[in-house]
Amino acid sequence: MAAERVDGAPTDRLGFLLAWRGEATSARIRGALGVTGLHPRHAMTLMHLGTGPVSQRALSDMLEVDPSQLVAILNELESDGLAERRRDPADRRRHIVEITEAGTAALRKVDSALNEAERELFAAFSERDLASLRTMLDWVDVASVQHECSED
Amino acid sequence: MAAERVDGAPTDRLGFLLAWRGEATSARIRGALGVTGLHPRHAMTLMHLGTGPVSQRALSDMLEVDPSQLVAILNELESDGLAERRRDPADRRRHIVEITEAGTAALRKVDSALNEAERELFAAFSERDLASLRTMLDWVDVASVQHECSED
DNA sequence: TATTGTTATACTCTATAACTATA
DNA sequence: TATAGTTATAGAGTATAACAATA
Repeated sequence: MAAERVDGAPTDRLGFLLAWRGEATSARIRGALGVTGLHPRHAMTLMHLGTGPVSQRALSDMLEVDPSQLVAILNELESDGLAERRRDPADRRRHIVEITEAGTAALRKVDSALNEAERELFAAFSERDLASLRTMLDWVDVASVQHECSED
Repeated sequence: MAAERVDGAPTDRLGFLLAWRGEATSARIRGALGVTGLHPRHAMTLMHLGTGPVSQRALSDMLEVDPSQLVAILNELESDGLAERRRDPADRRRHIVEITEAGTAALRKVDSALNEAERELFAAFSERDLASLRTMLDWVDVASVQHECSED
């Protein structure tokens, strides 16, 4: 009964470091999206719409939000003239969602805000460092994320 | 009026990759903390208490939760016999919070669950890779995180 | 008057189920 | 019957302000 030390504080754990830097990066990105005048979720939606028209179902899969949440997001985008819904003639249950010209203009602002944010976040990195970080992040075994919290 | 491409989808952005891997890592850690039978926030609290007794104010700073939220956390830890509050004789406004023996035993389980989680997350990494990742994560300019979201 | 811990309240997110209209 | 979108409701989480005790 020797080893098996209890760390006590969550210091020096690479997992925590990665989680914290990820959260900080996420906050920086949300900030960049926010200062474009769009709520981050609307900016994210526009980013996906930027690749072309999609059904709400496909869009909710891309955004990883429930279809019922997407309704509100699209209502707001539509009332701001940034996106449009129209029925799919081939299957009248479906809505085809498309970005508008105003939406594309907003998306351009989002895009340059993100470029600026990433320049700041990774200012200390050489091109080679950037590639190296990307590679390593791909190694992290995210597949092992299946557990969820139980109760107290 | 040439360049300035609009990406459209949030692919290929290192910032998003870091944010996503961080969130996945965070979820994996929460899962590991959760399967010990503790809510992640209680486990985190025990980890900080593991370094020694502290006031609630200091503890809420460490955990980055509002003092009013900490009250509930400590009520639950205390009713489970994992931590104890006592008045500070030197300043009777203060509560000194201390981990119990049962709390220390729970903390040991938390600690080994975290070790296991990190082994899985970073299974593909050599010792040198691990050091390299840690170094690079320290380069990320988290200081530039000051912005917050505006409204739609 | 300022600080520590506590209580109460409100607001944002998210998860879920029920409903409609189409297929 | 099953699917796409919508609506309504409830829950968790969080942020805030007011309060009592003490300094």
